Amino acid sequence: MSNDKPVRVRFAPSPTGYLHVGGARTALYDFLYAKKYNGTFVLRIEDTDVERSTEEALKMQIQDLSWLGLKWDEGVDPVTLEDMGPYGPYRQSQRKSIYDKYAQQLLEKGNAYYCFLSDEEIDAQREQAKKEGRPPQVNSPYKDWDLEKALEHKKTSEVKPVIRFKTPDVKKDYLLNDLVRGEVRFPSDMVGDFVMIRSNGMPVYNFCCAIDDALMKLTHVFRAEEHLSNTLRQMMIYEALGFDLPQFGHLSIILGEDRQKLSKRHGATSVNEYKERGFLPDAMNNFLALLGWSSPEAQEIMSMDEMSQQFSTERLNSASAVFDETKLKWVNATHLRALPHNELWQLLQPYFDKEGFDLPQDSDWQDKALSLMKTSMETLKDGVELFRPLSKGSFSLSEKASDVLSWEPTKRVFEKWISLLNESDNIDEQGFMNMQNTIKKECEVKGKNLFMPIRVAVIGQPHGAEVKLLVPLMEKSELLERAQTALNSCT
RNA sequence: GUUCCCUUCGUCUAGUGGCCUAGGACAACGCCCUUUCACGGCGUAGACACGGGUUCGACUCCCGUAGGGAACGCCA
Repeated sequence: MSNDKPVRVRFAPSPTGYLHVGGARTALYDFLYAKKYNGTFVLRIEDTDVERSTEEALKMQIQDLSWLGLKWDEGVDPVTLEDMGPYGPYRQSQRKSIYDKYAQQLLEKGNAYYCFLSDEEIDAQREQAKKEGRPPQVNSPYKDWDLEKALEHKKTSEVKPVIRFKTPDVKKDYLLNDLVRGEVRFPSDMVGDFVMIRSNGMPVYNFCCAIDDALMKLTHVFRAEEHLSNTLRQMMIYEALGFDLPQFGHLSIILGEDRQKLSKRHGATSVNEYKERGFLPDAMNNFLALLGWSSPEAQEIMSMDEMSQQFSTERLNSASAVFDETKLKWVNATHLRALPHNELWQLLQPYFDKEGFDLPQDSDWQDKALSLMKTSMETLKDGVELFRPLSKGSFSLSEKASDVLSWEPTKRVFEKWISLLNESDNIDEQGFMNMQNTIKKECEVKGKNLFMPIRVAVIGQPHGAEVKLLVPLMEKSELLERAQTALNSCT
């Protein structure tokens, strides 16, 4: 048990694309756990697949992780991408000499061997095994060759060999004490001799993962459930090398609405997409945390600090969870509305700029406008359509207003509204109410025949925030211009 | 096919043998607030996959069945 050692956890993405929400949740749990126990969170890059790993993807992943606020203490520096910490390098592609050393050791001890099987031979073996109803494992004729003999053969062989790990001959059970699944027992013959080093000299996941986790002194390994069966291979490597096992915690998988593993066809699966759609990092974290973990206080809305304080592996759920975007939206809306208005405005600003909105810069105005609008805002992006009516010169009559424009009293209301506007100076809430009353009396309209037309003359559509609060936020000239446009469109 | 994992309201979950006529949250529905739309408040409906054990007692423990998932790669 490694309970007394200082906690060290890691997130180890392979930079082959955007950061997936599943990965984000794993990283979040790592982060929360490290924070709770004052431990170290390390970011290691698993880029041994040179074909698929790109620098671009690495930067994307780092950006997404940073956006979520999941700061790591050790690993690849988020800005310079240089190594940061005492156990580097932190990119597996740069640790080749380390893996070679251990591979050599295993080769000499007889725990590994050069295998000269060609792809065709391996395929044939698998076919055969399948036909006989056996697990499709390779059985290499080279497993008992002397190292010298293999080395000699290597010089002249046409196939470049891989190095395979030699699984134990005697059948036994490996017992894993998983933090989320409890006791898991693997029969040793569950796996065949697996490749440790590729023919191009690059190590393979199960080999370098085990070595790095041990060398980087990681105490806890949280990762997705799909790695559960890999753990047997890694345990064998730990055993052969005499390393101490860390504590493993295999997290359940996140599913889509159809209960299949979450993938592209379910819509957005990368945190970057959610960022662009106007979700807040803390809301994202909050929602993701709840997908497989629950607060002991049954709290639903939590800050990062609250989550890390309450976090524990005992409350991790072993069943897979469906990613429910509706709930995400609710979590986001709740976080959004709790934000101080100056902060919220800053987050909204880029969206407004992108649309070219002309909105007042004074903070008092912004504060009032936000109080009015944020109750119907679920994402930052919703702010766009909400604030569009408030932007100078962006008035247009919505399709939804056409009904109102055809009502009999509408034209009268518009005309009166315009004349009253002309007579007034700065209109405050009370001022507007007075105007409304005047219209009511003089035009002899009430109910929605009164309110809807005025709203249409102000924002171009019959539904939205309270007009009496909206009007004081707008300039008289703008209001006049709009009312005139509305009047001209009466049918 | 083999091995491993999983199974409580539509969804996320609470539940560690009696507190469970199964609790909460999102969604749905209804009412209230509101001369619109939201927010908010209150309420209604809705689940232990199935079958055997064990036990005085099972959502909870054991065994099967069914369903779902994962792994069996020179991907991670």
